[in-house]
Amino acid sequence: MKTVYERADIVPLLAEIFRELGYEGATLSRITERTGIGKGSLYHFFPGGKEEMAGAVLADIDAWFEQAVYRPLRHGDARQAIAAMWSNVNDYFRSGRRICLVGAFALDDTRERFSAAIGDYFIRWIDALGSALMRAGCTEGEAQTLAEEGVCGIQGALVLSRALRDETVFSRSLETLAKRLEAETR
Amino acid sequence: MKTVYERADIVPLLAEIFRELGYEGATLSRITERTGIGKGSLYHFFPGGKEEMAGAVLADIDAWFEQAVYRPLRHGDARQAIAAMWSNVNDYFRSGRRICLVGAFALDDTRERFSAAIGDYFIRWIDALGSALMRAGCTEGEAQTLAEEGVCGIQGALVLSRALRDETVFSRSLETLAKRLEAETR
DNA sequence: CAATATTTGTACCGATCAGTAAACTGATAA
DNA sequence: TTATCAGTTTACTGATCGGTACAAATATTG
Repeated sequence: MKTVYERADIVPLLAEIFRELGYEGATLSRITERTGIGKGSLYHFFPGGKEEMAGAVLADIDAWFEQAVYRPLRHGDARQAIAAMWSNVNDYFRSGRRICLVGAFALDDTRERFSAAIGDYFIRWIDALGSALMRAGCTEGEAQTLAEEGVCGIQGALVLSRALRDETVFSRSLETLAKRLEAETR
Repeated sequence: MKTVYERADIVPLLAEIFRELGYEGATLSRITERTGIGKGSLYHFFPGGKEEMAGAVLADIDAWFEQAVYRPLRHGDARQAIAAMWSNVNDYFRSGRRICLVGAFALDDTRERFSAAIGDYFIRWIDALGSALMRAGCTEGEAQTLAEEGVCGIQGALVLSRALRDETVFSRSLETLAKRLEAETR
C-alpha cells in the first residue's frame, strides 16, 4: 500500500502543522507523523527542506487572501467587499480557533527568514482595505488609519481569543470593528 | 575568572531570549551562548529545566504588570491610572520593538504548557482596566467591552508593528486606543 | 507489453537537543 | 586551619534534529 500525493495536497496539511506548533516546533518527525507522508516525499516536493515548506505555506495563504479578500476590496463594490471580508475572515480563522500564521511568524525570530512575505501580506491587506474605505467615502488619511486599525484589531483578537480559549472574543471583536468602520463611511 | 549570579539576575536575561526566539527556538545552547551562563548554573537555579525557566519568566512578567499596571487600575485614580497604563505599556514594549511573550506563547503549542498563567494575565488585565473604566463613568457592559478592545488593540499593534518593522504603527495605535477610551468616559 | 520517469520507504549521517554527573572554585565561618 | 556550601565548569548521555542517499514501488509513456 502506498499513497501518492502532489505538492498542492501537502501544503494545507503543512499549514495546519505550522499553525499549531510554530516554525521551530514543527519538526520533520512531527510532520511525517501527523501527515503520514514520509521524509522522502517531503524532500522530493520541497528540496529546500523545512524552510521551503514554510515558504510554500505562506505563499498559499497569501494567494488565498489575495483572491478572497484583497482583490474584492480593491476592485469590487466597496461596502459589499468590506462586509465579505469580515465574514470570510471569521470563517477562515474558524472564529478564532485557528491562528494567523503570518502574524505568529512575525513575533519571533522566524520573521527574519520570511521578512518580505510577512511585510507584504500585511501591507497589501491594509492598502486593499484602505482603497475600499476611500471608495466608501473616507479621505485618504482616514482610510489609512481605519484600515490599520481593522487589521490590527483582527490580529489582536486572534491572540486574545486563543489566550482566553474563548471563541466569542474573536467574533465579538470582529463585530465591533465592523461597526466602527461602517460608522465612519457614512 | 568566574562570575556569580543569582536567580533574580538571570530571569530578565531569559525573558529577552524567549521573546526573541520563542519557547522552542530558545535552545539551551543558545541560552548559554547569549547569557554566558553555563548549563550547570542554569540547572542549579532551575532544576525543572527549560519549562521552569519559562515559567519563572512568565511569573516575573506577571508581577511587573501587577504592580505597574493592574494595581493602579484597580485602586488608583481611574483616569490617571489609564493614562499611566498607555505610557507604561509603550515603554515596556519599547514602542513595539519588544513583543508580549504571553501573547506569543498563546499562539502556538506552548499555550498548553502555560495555559493558566496565560489566561490569568489577560483576564486580570481586562478586569483591572474594566474596573478603572467603570470608576471613570462607564456602565459595566461598556467597561467590559472597552477593556477587551483596549487589550486586544495592544496585542494587535505588537503583531503589526513587528510584521511591518515600523515602530510608528505601535505608538499610533496606542494613541488611537487611548483617545477612544477617553471619549467613552466623558 | 517494455522503457522511462516520478514518487516513496528506509536506513543512515553528523550536529544538536535537553538533561545529568561530578569535580572544582571561592567565599563564609567555626 | 579546616569544614561547609552555594555556585560553576566540563564532560558526557541517549534521543532527536534537519538533511541525504538510494533502492523499491508505482505511474506514465512509447
